[in-house]
Amino acid sequence: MPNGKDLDAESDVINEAAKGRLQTIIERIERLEEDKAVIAGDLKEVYGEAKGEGFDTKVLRKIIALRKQDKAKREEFDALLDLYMSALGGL
Amino acid sequence: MPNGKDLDAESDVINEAAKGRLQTIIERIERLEEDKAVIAGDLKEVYGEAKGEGFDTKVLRKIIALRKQDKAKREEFDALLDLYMSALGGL
Amino acid sequence: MPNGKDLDAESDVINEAAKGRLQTIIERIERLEEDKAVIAGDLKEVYGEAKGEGFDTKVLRKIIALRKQDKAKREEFDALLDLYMSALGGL
Amino acid sequence: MPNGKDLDAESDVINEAAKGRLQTIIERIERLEEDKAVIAGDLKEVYGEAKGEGFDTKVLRKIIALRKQDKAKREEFDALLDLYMSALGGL
DNA sequence: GCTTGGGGCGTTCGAC
DNA sequence: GTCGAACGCCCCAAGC
Repeated sequence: MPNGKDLDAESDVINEAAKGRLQTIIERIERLEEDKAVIAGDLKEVYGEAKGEGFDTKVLRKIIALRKQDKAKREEFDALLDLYMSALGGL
Repeated sequence: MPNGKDLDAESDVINEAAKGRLQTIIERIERLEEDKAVIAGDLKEVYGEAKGEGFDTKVLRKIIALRKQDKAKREEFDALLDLYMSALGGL
Repeated sequence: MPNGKDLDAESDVINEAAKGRLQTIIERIERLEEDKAVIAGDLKEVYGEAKGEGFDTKVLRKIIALRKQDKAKREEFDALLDLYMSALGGL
Repeated sequence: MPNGKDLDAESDVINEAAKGRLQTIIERIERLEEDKAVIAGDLKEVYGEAKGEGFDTKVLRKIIALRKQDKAKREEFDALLDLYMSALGGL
């Protein structure tokens, strides 16, 4: 039983149950990947339209990134507040 | 034109319109990014479950990649087939 | 010539020049890794002292992270300004 | 004690001292982090150069890791040797 | 043992 | 179409 985790105590060949689970997992992943690809396509489209209207995509991406940072920073600040509170004795 | 230099020689209206377009674009992008994040979360979840059942995620990812390649190959072949067909008179 | 980039047109055995270069590269990397380890040790020491004085290291780390974010955000903002400028015609 | 709740029942002086200590600690950490970033940049540079000369960075990293292991093994052996020596009377 | 941060890797996007 | 750089994702290791 040379390689990989042992998914079946009896044999190296994957058992029927594991095979079914594997198929289900693969299908779920591929379905999600498809959805992801659609989103990616939409994004590309939006950026393409924007470019066609004269917007600089690089600037757009920077704005998005900056706004994302703002959001992350606000959330981290809240987390820090919580930390202070707990560090001060759990009150 | 209350303050600052006018960066548009024609009219503030154009700038206003551009501002509105920009807001719309940013919103569309951020909405799509949120959807994308949800999908990413779901994917993470599926891989997590699979791992919990003893599957090797690295292998799973490899399988997905291989199947994706296969699919691309098949589609390429089909496209080539269509091309030949149309070259032969659309039949 | 089964694997890897061809570093020598004549032979699979790495030539003398390449061997020398490799040694130099490895030495430079290992020297830098040593320096890095020293820094890491110093950091550990500082956090240790701080902890000994009653500071919560987790909070400290969070503060450091937040300040780092602030700095990154400021720098990105400046970069965005530059981008706007160049996007507006290179002026 | 101008505004807000007093989080220290003893004295504001302690808070002032702690504030100074905190600043010092933060500064020391940030200074070390900067040094660390410089080293990281240098490492990146070296790997970049190596790549430019046709070396496979992944292989290089593996070599570094292996040599690091070897070094650890040798040191472990030396330590064991010292232990034996001292057990034999310090000679 | 769990969780969080850092490093490495693959992918994607923009430039030429 | 190729190239290099930037981004996000994953894994691992250190801290608690």
